[in-house]
Amino acid sequence: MPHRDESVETIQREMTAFARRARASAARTHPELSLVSFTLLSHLEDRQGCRATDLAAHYLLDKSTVSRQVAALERLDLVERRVDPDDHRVQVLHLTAHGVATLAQVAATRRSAFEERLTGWDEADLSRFAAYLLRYNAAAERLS
Amino acid sequence: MPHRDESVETIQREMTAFARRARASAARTHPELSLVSFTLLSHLEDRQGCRATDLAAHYLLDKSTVSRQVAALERLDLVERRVDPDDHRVQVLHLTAHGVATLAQVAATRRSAFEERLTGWDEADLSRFAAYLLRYNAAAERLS
DNA sequence: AGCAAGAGTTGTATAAGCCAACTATCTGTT
DNA sequence: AACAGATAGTTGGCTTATACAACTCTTGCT
Repeated sequence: MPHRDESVETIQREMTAFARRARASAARTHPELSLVSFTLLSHLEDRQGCRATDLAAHYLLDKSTVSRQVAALERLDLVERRVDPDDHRVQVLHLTAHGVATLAQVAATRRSAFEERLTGWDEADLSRFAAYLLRYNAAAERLS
Repeated sequence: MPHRDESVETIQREMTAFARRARASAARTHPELSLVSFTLLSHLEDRQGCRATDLAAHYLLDKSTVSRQVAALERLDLVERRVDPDDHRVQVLHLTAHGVATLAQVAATRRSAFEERLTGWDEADLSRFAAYLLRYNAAAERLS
């Protein structure tokens, strides 16, 4: 059993390596939808619509970045804006039908890439790995 | 115990969330050394020197990108090049003394951020988590 | 009425990345 | 020995993602 520090070191290195590669491989497998766009669309689906400001806060992005990303997604007919009738400053963002379909398709491809990397893992290991990631990210979110 | 598909789904979602945040938070905590630069320097330390091509392959970067990154790191006196006497096409990259010191300092800050997120984990969980990440990344590398 | 705060957009600058074209070196085949 | 093809790295040109700052419009409070 490795010592605590070694494990922390490995976790740090491997998480970073993963982060480093994720964007590049996402760009390769899905030239039509960057990792950022994908996560924004996922968030919209998850929350059943939200404001640009919420996206910025959740992903630590500047609001101008989100504004431009959303504009691009709207141009691609993946997202639509609905002005909040109670507060005309606010635009609630929703997936379009096309957005839902595209997201589903990209998600499926991504899932199969993950599955490929996880072949040979038994169910117990998968569920423990998933649990560790959840635990880690929950702590990261709490501390950020 | 969750079903296999659920675990894969969770792993995908959580790894992606991590990747999405990593760059932003790295940029905030270490404006002096981007996540990319940091990982390149770490790799050099780890391997005790390597070629630009190896960096490109390992991180799925274009060789031109690595070339410019390395040039920048050299300008900052963090990295030096040594032409391979056996093959004059090759430049073996090494950390300079300043590079070693800078890396150590940034690594310490990063490590403490990771440790903060991993407080309360016992040693067995840490070492299992580390092993899972290694296994996952090895598969990702093999398949890319 | 007036003003501060919030939501979003736009101007500007920078960094990171890719592709393609190039040089220099090496290796294997004839 | 000579040439062809492969490999390492650099450079030019372009695109995209991002941040920061300045702006508009709306809202809510005094």
